[in-house]
Amino acid sequence: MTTIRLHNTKTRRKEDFVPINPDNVRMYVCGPTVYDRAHLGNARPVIVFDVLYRLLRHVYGADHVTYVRNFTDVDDKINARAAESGRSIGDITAETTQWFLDDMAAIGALEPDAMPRATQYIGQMITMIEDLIAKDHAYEKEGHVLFRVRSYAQYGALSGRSVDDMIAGARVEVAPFKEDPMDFVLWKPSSDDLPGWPSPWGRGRPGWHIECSAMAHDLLGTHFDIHGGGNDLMFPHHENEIAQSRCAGHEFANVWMHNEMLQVEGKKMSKSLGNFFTVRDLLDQGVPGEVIRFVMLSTHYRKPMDWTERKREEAAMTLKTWFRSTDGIKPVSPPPPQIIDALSNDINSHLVFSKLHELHSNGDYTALKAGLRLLGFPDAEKLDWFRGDQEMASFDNLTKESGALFPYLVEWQRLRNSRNYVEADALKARIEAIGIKLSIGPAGPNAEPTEAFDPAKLELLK
RNA sequence: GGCGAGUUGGCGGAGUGGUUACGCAGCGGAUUGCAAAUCCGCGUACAGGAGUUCGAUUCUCCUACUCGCCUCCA
Repeated sequence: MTTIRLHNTKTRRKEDFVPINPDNVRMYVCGPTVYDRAHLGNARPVIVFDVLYRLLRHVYGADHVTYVRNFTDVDDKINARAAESGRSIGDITAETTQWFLDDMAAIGALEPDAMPRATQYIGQMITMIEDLIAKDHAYEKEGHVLFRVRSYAQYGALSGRSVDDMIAGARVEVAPFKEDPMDFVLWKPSSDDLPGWPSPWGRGRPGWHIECSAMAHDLLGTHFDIHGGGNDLMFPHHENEIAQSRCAGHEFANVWMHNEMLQVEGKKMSKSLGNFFTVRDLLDQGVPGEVIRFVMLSTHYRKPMDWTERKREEAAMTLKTWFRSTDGIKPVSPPPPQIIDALSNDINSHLVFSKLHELHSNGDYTALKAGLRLLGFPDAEKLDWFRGDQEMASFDNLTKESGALFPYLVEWQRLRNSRNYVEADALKARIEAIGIKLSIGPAGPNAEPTEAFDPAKLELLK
């Protein structure tokens, strides 16, 4: 059996992945807070862990992997959004949850086996908080329940920090009811205008961290294999999850995986910098989901990835080449071993791409197609944008938009046939000026739109 | 200030204690009326300094720079 090697944040090294139970490999990934469209940065962990999910399913069998990704649908950002828009919280979370699923499907992500909503697990959270209080790891103060960080000796081990160091460098305002500045909220009181649930500590709502501990426990048990997310979650979110769960007596996750941040113009995409855009923005601009997926996977997940226009173009070019050569081809099964090996080496997706290039240049298109499938790329036959380009490129099968181009192509062909190359080339230059790439195929002229093509420009040919 | 990650050829980006990554761009060639597409060939890079070693881009230390976390964020 293939040995998968994964970088474990907990040990800071690459380790052989040994599942607790190969018949039920379990993975939990922190999902989005649903209050707005997913920005491009949200897509990175989704794609990275989707590829890992696909690899695990390949190695252990599709029925032997359980992947859980939550939706955080109780959060102060959502409350704020509701207050400013006048819409109900339920409306906002329902809508943005569906947006998220639509957008992630567009970039080729499989849906996890379970997608729990925090609001459906309030009871489990309360039970867990009560247990932590009973075990003296948490305390109630002024309607809040706080986790006592000092009661977990290994607090900070994941992110390589010590409580004392953090207090020394802390820039956080310390709430007066905290025993220790680093203590964090498990439960907080809600005023009447905020969502709240009855609890032993009064009407209130959970803090952010407890939901993942409670849901992972409920759906995956006290001990599971992989916990993933963006590396900005390492501290404090994951650190707090570990503290809570361990103190509740759960073994929790064996392997911790963190993807690096996405950058735009060399800077992290973040709300405070205002340099973020959504997956939907790109899709609406006509960037195919496959291209977004390709760009994401062209950089190893543990390195920062810069989203650039040039990468987008190169990705589209490479994918077109590969789709062209795998169009109508039957893929081999199983996928070629060099692809599995590269992927098994801590999800070295970039190395996979170089192997795919190799398969392509060797003319091994059946293996290339199998590799593309394993990475979660659709078959060329199913891709509308690729099909559209191909059809438009065919002289015999011009689409509505390019129909207006037809007479010019006929004219070009006529000039060429009469060896009137001076005029033929002049016409060609005019056609190419509006973003159409002309070429000659076995059946006659081919016209393929480039990125610069806009149907409105057809007017310019007259 | 505390902690962490990184610095590879024009660009992107893997990897390795000793032999050409790969892709894009570029150059040369085949093919083509010219092109496009396709195919063939060409590039000898690893921030700076010191050390370990027979040998370091790969290990250790130092310096410089970049980025991230410590605050909402994946």
